[in-house]
Amino acid sequence: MGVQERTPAGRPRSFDEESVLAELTALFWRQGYGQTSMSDIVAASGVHKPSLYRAFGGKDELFTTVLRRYLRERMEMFTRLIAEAGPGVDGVHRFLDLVGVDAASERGRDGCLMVMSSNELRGTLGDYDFGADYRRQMHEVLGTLVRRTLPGAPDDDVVLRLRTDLLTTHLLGLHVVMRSGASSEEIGRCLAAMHHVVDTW
Amino acid sequence: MGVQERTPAGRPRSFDEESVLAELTALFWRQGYGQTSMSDIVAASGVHKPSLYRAFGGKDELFTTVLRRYLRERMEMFTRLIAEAGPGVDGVHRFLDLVGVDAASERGRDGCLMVMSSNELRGTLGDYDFGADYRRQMHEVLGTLVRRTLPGAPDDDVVLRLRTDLLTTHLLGLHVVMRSGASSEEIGRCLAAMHHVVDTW
DNA sequence: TCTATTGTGTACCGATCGGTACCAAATGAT
DNA sequence: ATCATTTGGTACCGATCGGTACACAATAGA
Repeated sequence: MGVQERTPAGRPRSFDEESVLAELTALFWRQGYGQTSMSDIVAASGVHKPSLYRAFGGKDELFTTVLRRYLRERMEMFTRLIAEAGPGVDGVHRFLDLVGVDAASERGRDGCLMVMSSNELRGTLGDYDFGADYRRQMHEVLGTLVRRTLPGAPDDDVVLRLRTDLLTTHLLGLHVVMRSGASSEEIGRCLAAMHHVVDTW
Repeated sequence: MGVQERTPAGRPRSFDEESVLAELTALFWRQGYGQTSMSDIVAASGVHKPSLYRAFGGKDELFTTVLRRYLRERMEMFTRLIAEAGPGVDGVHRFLDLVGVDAASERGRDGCLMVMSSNELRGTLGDYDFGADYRRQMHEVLGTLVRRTLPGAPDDDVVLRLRTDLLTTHLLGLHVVMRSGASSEEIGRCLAAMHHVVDTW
């Protein structure tokens, strides 16, 4: 039952799968799936093609792996931001401020890989419906934030659902704005608009 | 000064530019730029490659033409919806209902070509920054709708700007939802969330 | 009818695409 | 030392990509 792995037979890998996936996530995030060729992938990872195919399968399987990993990390990030933001309506304001910090970062200018891919590849990537997956998970995690704005209300309260739907859709729109070359000022205005709504909660 | 055009010399075109552009707009809208090959374009338009290149230039120039045409038509559509919706806060509610009708249509399920392209191709399509262009025009046209919810306010009223920013971002997010395979019920919930905010105006 | 001009359509181009065959290199097991 | 097994790296595959050369057809003007 030990976590100790037996050293596998054969020549050992000369690269770390996890760090290669991280590198390729950044690459796909910058360029999108269609604009990224296997040559780009080889250059960015430093791993030659046959090794990539052996380790990750074809381009689509590799990208699916990247997407799942990205989705997991992104949800962990939002969970972290929500925890950091704290409870109540003020927590939502703080959450929006934290989202603004992320949006202003270099990575933020690339928007969201799930939004990009959902727009570019709906239905063309095996049987993984990442569009639906992403919407569901975003709605769920944002629900935990919004729920704390009406502490007495039941979990299926209609106002809670409306607020969560609004915040989810707004964040999706913000990701579009973030990727389309918007200035910090424009991004700030998107967030200010949401702050203004949250003031009425 | 007549609009009557002289018949040009040489063999006449066997296709109508406008209807070909309409056909190709639908094609790019369904598949996106990267997932659409020149072979697809030839098949969808019924026009052979050299004629396409003669009439529209290369793939990127053709797509730019399609994009500009799409943007113009889309803004005309929104202008029409806004006129149909009528004045006041009720007008915004009616506008959202009309957007819902469009979202439920077959074309609606494809989202918005400008949002798709802005995500897929930022900066790679000549010098036309369609991301910024789209955001600016959407904001302007939605501004005419929102302005009528505060008849006494000056055009640069801060609340008007916040409401317009909110509605613009929300619509961008809705277009992402529309393309990602969302059900009519999910789309309806996005719109209900916005209705709920407009109720507080 | 003859020429200039423009569009059509076949057949093709080099480049790049995603993917792989093959062999040398490196390890564990015996 | 030898073998089985896995990876690294070169060199290559057929297919498809966007784009075009060229001959032929169709029109206007003379």
